[in-house]
Amino acid sequence: MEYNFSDIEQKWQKAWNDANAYAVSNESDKPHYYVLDMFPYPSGAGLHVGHPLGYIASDIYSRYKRQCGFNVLHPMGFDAYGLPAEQYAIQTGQHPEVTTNKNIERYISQLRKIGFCYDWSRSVKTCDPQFYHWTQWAFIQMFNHYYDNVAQKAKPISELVARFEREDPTWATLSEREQQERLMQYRIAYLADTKVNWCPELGTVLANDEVSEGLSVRGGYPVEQRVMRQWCLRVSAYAPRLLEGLDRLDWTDSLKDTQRNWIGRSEGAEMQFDIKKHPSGSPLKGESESEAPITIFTTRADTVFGVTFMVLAPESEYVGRLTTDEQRAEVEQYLAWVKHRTERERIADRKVTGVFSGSYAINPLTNAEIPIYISDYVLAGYGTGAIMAVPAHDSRDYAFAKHFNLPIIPLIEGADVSEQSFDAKEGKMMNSGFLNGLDVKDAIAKMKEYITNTGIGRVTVNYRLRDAIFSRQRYWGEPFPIYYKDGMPYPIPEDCLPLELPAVTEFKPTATGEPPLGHAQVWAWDEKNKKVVDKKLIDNKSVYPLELCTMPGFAGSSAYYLRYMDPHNNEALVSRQANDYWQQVDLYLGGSEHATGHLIYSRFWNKFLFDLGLVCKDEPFRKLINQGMIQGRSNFVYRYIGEGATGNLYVSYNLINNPEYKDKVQPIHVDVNIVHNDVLDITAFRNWMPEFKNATFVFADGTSSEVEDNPYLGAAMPKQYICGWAVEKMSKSMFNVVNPDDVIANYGADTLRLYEMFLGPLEMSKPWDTNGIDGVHRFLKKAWNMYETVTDEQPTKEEFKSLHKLIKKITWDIENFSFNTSIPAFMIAQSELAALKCNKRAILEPFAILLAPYAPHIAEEMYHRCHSLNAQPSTLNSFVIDAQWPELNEAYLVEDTQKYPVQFNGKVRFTLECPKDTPKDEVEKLVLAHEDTARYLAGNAPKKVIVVPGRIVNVVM
RNA sequence: GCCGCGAUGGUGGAAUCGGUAGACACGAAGGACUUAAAAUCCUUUGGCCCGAAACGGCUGUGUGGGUUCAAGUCCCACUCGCGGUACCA
Repeated sequence: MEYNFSDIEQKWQKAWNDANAYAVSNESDKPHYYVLDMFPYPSGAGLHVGHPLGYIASDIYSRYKRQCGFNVLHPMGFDAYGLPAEQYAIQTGQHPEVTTNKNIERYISQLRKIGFCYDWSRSVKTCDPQFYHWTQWAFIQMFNHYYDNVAQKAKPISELVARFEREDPTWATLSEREQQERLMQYRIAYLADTKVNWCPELGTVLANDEVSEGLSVRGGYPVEQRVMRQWCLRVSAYAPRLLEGLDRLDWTDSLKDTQRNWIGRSEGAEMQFDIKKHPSGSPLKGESESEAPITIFTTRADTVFGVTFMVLAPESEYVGRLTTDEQRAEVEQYLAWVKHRTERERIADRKVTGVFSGSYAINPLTNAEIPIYISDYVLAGYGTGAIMAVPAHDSRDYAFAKHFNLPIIPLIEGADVSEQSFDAKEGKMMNSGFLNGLDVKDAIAKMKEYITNTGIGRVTVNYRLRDAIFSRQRYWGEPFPIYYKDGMPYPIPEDCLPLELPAVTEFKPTATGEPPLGHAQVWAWDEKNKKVVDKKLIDNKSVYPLELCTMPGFAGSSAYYLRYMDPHNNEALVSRQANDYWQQVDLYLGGSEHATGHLIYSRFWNKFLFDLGLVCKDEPFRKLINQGMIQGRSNFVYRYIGEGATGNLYVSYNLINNPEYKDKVQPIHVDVNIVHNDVLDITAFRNWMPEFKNATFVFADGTSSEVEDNPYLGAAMPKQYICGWAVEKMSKSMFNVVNPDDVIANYGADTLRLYEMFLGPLEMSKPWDTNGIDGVHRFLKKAWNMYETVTDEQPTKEEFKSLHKLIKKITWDIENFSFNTSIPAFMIAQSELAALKCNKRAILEPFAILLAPYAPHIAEEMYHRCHSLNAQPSTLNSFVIDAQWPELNEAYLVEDTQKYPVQFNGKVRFTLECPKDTPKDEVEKLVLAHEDTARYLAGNAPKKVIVVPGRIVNVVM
């Protein structure tokens, strides 16, 4: 009976589809379970074998949970907005919607072939107006709410207005515009002039997590700093809750640590430094203003006695008023220089730069006059944008002090600061007045007490987490549901949503530098008629301009997991009922690259919706697992470049270190798809690219003749060319991309699924190496052969033992996400059962059920064969996915005898077999009486005999 | 620099609670079947040593120490690799 995987897989995929087997209902008596894969971006290249790794794992888990009696929600959709489609549109004029939909089609067809149990009727895509309706809606809610820092939750902006009306007599005197401006400082979605990462090549701003090392993550283009008016989300308000919420999540420690670092809580103190009154009268802007103290933030309050200068960030508002007339020209020159520097230059070039402001501050403890500098090593966005510099105990301050020849006062006993600073928070204080002799930790506490009591400062907490910049000067994203009246933003009414993305013919910025939506003709808001109208009608009386920016990539992916609970709801993002049933994502699988982007934003978004009482859980993802990356495994041919090289001779890998070829060959990437088990397909290679058409080879045997005479056959057999290999990123340019479609065509989806799991632990990254796939495929063939005839005979004890060993192992593995170890367990069970010639339904049916989560197609066919050899799907109305997970009966696993490995001084010498439950001292006697014991004791008396019941014996001499 | 993860045969990996290291698979070598090949099946396969043979000895989980009757597993110090992050005061 041949294992025809292609027929089997097509047959059952159709049957499942026809029967709607994977549709999930929100109404069920069963317990619920929600398994989610991270939203893929449908790239033009389609899926490669790395993508399905996590999907296969989550599919196995989903199927297992369903077989255990859960109602399992397991959806899939697409993060459809994004830069690549738009870049492609700019280059080709092809509308991004067209390419995006094409790519989605391709993804869906590839995913379907792998046999996932997704409920496709719940699929969503972010560029669908029915979907982004709720993205826009959430944005309006954020616009209409502020964060109450006392209550630690979002509240309606109307409550704030009411408070202003009640408590602030000036409120009523403000104009509408002034009132709006004031409210803008509180809204969770707000407009602000912020320093942004501007990417000129992409023509848009980017969030911090979209920039890496001064280059855009997508595309790798340079990024510079620019101040622009942008929509922002007040994520920072949620920093304490985002931090504290991590403690209750079942995520890996490494991921939680990454988020903790990104949120960056630091406890410290704000402290005020008085400004020295300038002797020459009034060189500063205004007498009283110039003398107002400046506030700094420090985590090292203990080091105040060692402050020898202060530094302001170039963007600090203190800069203007502290710059003296004498220094003004120099300061302005420095500020100009800082401003034109790109982020990349800043990272690449860490040399000390800065300028003296001309002013002095007074150290509140020593009363010393200390100069105030301006330097870009101090960041405007963190703390107060001003620092007290303690060169002896901060390496950055140290470098600055050395460069400008400023004094360095050591504060910790025994610290040598002649060559470098001593940054560690340990040791005993000195040169520090009343702190002398204290440990650093105690000194910090004492100093905090002192500054609180004297009123020169206060204890505070700072967070590194910044507000998210939410505007993109791009076309292919969600439009903001916002129009501008007198320069101030107003949301369009909620019942007018979705505000659909208008058609444009040009995807580049306009000639006047407006974002691409500037090209849209029908893009103005008619307030009276509540509709989008032609721009020509803008009169700023009843027709107003609409926002031209669109939302960033993370907008659509921040709440999509809620939408799957209730994907067709036209009244709400998710109904209360649906949300109460599913609650939250129980298991979330995806890559760790989303640690500081998506996983922060969606936690924020979810907490906001929670504050509004719209979702029942304040965290979206209860348990999260990161699957490892699948790296590429590249193959190489070795072009001969030594003497007499024709440029078309290739040396087999096993020969390249021979003297005649060593250092005379050049490795060239070769498409891994024309290499099998590191052996090159010569014909395919010659046809691969024109330059290889006339390739000649030195084969593995060291000769160049292409064939070997075959003594048995008139014909000749081809010889082998061995390729070298290396592990690299999977990418087109390395010719190491493997497409799951090809694997499925050659081996079937079940083999692909099994093999991806077989490669190694889910969380670890590993190269895709097809070399082992034959073994997994052979296992399926052998398993398949067991089902040729199925009988109703009673199984033997041994057969039951094999089965129940397998039940125990597979159940444990799935519960613990150890999918790689299940495959050998199946192989072992198969070979045991085959050796016993087992063809009994009582064994083979549970075997098929156990295999079903891993290899659903073949398992379905096996399951049906157990019922009738010729059963058709129509005659059997149940699928293996609904078959009850087999129950473990430990009784079958109990052995009559116990085997003890017997060690002498920790080395295993022989094995002792004795009846089960032999008492400890009896085992000891048996060991000492054993015929081999005397030999290993070699005349020594045993000092001690350790018997671990059921495990091992160790004789200590 | 800081944080996290990892290192086990020729290769991917297993050893789940400190208890027989190398399961399972690939590859390789040898054999059976075959006119031949493919497919399939069987045997061997960490290294070294002794031997006619053995259920013979030694050694062995990145390096160096330690704890323990017993360490791939726990502790300390280090090396290398991977990922993240970086003037965050």
